Amino acid sequence: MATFKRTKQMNFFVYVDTVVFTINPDRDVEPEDRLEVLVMKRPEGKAGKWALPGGLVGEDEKLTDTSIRKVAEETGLRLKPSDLHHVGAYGDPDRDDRFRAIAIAYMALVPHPEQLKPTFNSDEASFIPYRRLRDKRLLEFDHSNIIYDARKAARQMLEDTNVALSFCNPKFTISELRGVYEAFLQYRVDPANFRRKVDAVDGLVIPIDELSDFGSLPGRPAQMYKAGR
Amino acid sequence: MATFKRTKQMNFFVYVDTVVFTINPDRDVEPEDRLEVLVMKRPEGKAGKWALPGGLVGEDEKLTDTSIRKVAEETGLRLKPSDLHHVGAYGDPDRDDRFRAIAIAYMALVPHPEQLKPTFNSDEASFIPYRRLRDKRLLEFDHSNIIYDARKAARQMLEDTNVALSFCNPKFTISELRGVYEAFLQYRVDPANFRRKVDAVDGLVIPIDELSDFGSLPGRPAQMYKAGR
DNA sequence: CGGGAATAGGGTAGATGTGACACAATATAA
DNA sequence: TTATATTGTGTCACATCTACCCTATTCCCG
Repeated sequence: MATFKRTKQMNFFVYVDTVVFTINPDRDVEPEDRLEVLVMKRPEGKAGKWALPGGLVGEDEKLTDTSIRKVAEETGLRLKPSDLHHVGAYGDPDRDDRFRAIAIAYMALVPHPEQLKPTFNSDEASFIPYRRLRDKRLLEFDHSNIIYDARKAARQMLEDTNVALSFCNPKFTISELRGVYEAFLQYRVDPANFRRKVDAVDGLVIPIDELSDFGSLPGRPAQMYKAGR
Repeated sequence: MATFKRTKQMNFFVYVDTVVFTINPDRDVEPEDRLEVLVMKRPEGKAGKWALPGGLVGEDEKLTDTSIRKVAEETGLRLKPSDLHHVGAYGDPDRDDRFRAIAIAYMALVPHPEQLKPTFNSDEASFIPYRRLRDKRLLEFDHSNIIYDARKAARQMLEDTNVALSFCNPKFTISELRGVYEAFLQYRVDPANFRRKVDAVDGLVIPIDELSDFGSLPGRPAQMYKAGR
């Protein structure tokens, strides 16, 4: 890459921000509160504000690599390139009052991790229910808009791809998968109809020789599946 | 906006490129060739290559304003902010071998203009059938990928919004609207079923007191409509 | 131990949507 | 006048969706 004379028009900071969604499988949690977003307090952040993991794009670094690197650095979570989906670009001149900042936003959908507990008052990275982040003032810059757009994009992808499976663990039940859809659609889905819909799609899920064991949960044990295709 | 110490990480050129789609209403043109893209020869471009209208983001300029400005400067077409839809961000380190270039891509769907005739050998801006741009080598940089992504995004929007209306003139017939869908879907749609589908959506189109007059076209004159909602 | 509640999984009948096609109305072109 | 092309309505078979129903299996509480 050749060096180049700098002009006024090069005066841009290019960031990548990442919206990591997960579904809390806890059955005590209301379906509307199951959808969670990975947010953190920036080291230099304003007091009491949350921010999406993200940072400046490195020299000779792909945008998706920046996303993976910053999420790992700031939250410990390791994403795969295939987890990332583009959300949008945010470049209004006044979105950051310190300098001109362009943000490229990606999103990722991951299974709910055991170690990263959602605690609203932590000063580390944590998963926070999407509903609690409605208030713009809780988030830095325009991160509230980014999260909103990411949710819209995720809901769209859920409808016409199999990304819902990326929220599930390697082994899962149809009910868990249904929970993913309910968390995003914000309404209950008929279990019987959902089941038929899923196994009408050929090769979407593959039954394995195992039944669910939820410990203290009532009800008939469920057939477990693994992801197909 | 404060001045800021420049670092290596600021060494980015931020471009906005715009994919303007239109549908050629000419009945002699095959439906597969009706979808056209606005491309131009860059003043400094490599010989024989087409490029999307676009350019560097100005200081204190919104990304969408850059899109509107560059399209107007380079092609004479005037877009409205509401015409623009985000497509993606392209920032691989090697996408431009001269320097690090980040491109934000937008798309717009416009009615077919009378003055901008599609001519494949012009050295001015012109609308070229999408099919003829399949060959990557005809386009600069990764503009071929951008156009492909824009088409995918447009097809998606067509399915679940009313953006198809933005391809039509203020007054249009159901057949014209059907032509838009056929151009994008690349297959014929039953006129009767399409009609019913359209006026099943309440308030999508509003009939006006006027009949079509296509001059030399045979067939019963069609009811004309205007866009609703 | 027994009954109620909760969950998994299958069945079904009515509503709704889709696709293919027939047909009448109205224009142009020969 | 006749052939042809296009708009617009009707219809019918078929697939899909949806709201229920049922049974099986488990946990929990008395």
